[in-house]
Amino acid sequence: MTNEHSVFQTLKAAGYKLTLQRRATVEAVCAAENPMTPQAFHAVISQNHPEIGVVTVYRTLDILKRLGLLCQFQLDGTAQRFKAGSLEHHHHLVCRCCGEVVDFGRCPLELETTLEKETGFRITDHRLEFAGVCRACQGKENQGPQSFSGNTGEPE
Amino acid sequence: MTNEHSVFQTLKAAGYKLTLQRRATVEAVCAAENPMTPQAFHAVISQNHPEIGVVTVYRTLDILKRLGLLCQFQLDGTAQRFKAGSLEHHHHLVCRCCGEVVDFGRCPLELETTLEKETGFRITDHRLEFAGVCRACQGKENQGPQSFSGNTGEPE
DNA sequence: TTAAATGCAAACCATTTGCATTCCT
DNA sequence: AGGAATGCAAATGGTTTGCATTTAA
Repeated sequence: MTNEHSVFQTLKAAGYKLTLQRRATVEAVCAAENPMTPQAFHAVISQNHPEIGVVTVYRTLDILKRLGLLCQFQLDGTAQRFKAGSLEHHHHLVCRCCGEVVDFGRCPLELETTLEKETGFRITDHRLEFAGVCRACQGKENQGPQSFSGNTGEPE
Repeated sequence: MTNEHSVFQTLKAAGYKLTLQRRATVEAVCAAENPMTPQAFHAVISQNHPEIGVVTVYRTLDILKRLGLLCQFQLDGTAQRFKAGSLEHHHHLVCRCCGEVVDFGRCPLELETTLEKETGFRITDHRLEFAGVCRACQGKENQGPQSFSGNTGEPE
């Protein structure tokens, strides 16, 4: 749970107006434990503010994203999901079952340097994600919302 | 460039019929250097086989994916892209500018084990992707098709 | 006051599905 | 022959855009 106020300030500082709908969206984003889709945020927001439209939520999320205040997730095929948090922190453990996301700080940056040398790429970004089943979900699999890909491969 | 014949055999072995359209799709996939969208594959295929519909390409790609013959990419927001190759090999360097993908084999698996211990997750999958600008594209940035996310953050 | 922000409806784009027709084996 | 595969058109679902109206600063 990120603190809303710093987000408000960043928004303000960047020249954005602090409207009711933006406040509501920021609140929802900061309150969310797991990454959620824009639609899902809208659903939450609608509970208190039925007047706010999805479009505005999309637009606000887009702003937050541009400001680097959101982590963006997109596992295969599924709609994009957002979670409050800095872009610099790209390392996550995603539960295939409930969508829970655990962050972890360590990352193999030396590899990055090595790769730059070997490939000539100028590396600007990376993403390291582990997917699996979190402790709570172990045993109750098979209803999960997302997967990295993976299926039987048999003709049906 | 993966060899088509092994793919044909896998398809056959799995009980799928080897139709013209599947051959054409497999050919296109194997010939592609970089990951491409289903639509892009269809465009290529259409050059020689205008009768083949996008839907069939989608369906074939889906089969190949299920059989673990494709790597799937999805950078923020963009349409999914596929490239021939095994699923077990999830490590890529993606150029934001031209979409070139370089594979690399090493991956920090020890981290996986550590994380399992610390978090209680049962980890089944991971993805490690670096993004940047490849040697060829350095200097001609700013037209690129994909990005991990990242923009100015200024109101326009 | 006034540019920025909103909401609605419509547009878009990628992907999926229903169904009648065609095709491998 | 007969189930599998195709193609079309239509449905879907997420996301974006145009535009007239409202609002924060």
